Amino acid sequence: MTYTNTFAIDAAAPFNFDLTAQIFRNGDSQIRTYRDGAFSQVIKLNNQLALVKVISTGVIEQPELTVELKANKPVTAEDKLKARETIKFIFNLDFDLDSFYAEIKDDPAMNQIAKQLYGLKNPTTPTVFEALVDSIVEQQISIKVAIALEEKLAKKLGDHLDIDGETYFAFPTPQILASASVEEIQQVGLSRRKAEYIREAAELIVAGKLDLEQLKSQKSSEEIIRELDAVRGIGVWTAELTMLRGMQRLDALPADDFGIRRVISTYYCGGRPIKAAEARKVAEAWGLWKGLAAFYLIIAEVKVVSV
DNA sequence: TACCAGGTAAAAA
DNA sequence: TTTTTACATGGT
Repeated sequence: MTYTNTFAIDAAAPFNFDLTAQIFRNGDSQIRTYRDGAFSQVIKLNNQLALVKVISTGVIEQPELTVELKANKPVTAEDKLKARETIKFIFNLDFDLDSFYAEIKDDPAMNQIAKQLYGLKNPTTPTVFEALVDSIVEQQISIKVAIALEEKLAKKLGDHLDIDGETYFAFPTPQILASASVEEIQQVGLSRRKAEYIREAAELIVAGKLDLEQLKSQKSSEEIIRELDAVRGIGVWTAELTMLRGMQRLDALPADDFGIRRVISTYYCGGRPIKAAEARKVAEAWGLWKGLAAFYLIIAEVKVVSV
């Protein structure tokens, strides 16, 4: 028996759903993907997993999403609320992009890029933990390789939901990864050291020594970086990437990042190699939205936006 | 084939 | 204290 619920969600305008969801277009259909105008992935409700399909039923200046929620057990009112909050978080629906656009209007290059990517929001992982693990996986290796490993990790260790004759996988919880062996985690293709980092972080969370959701909602960006940096396997780069992708801290700029330095240089420094300090200097023009601006540059580079 | 790609901790100097 | 090295995989 499959239980289906459908409901609409409003978003702060402007919001271009299609442009935003496109970064998921090559995603694994059993985990998270955007295909034929529909975003789909399994999310965790209060007491079960559910498959969500999200489509746009609005326009950029008056956005609206329609969500179809499918589960194998009855969906409670609290479940629906949880699904709504999770989807709002994934697409940062409450965030007002105009505050960012106002800040960067005196930066000609960023202003031009923002016009061409008008309505683009920064997708976020459903939990901070997922962003943290992804960021550890992404240390040193290319983003394509990292995504392949992340998908293998979900398929090997994540909980699954069988629905409509298909199997979908959720991202492994801290509980699962803390009780897995280093060897099991390593088997997806990670180095032994990274497998140790991931397992140790999961153990800290299960033991209550590291509370990522509390960091997200209650600490300053500086405090978050300091606390995460103290965990083995997590440096400033990993902390900043986690904040940007899992905590909606749009001020976090992973300036040590090779790709971010490269793309900042492409648009601001003539393409020559630059150091983190120089990247941070350029980013001063972006106020509280340094990380969001870097995200815009990365998407602009992919789409070959010239200024 | 070899080398590179969105780092970090530990060893070596 | 600063510099070098090991780590693992997939794309080119």
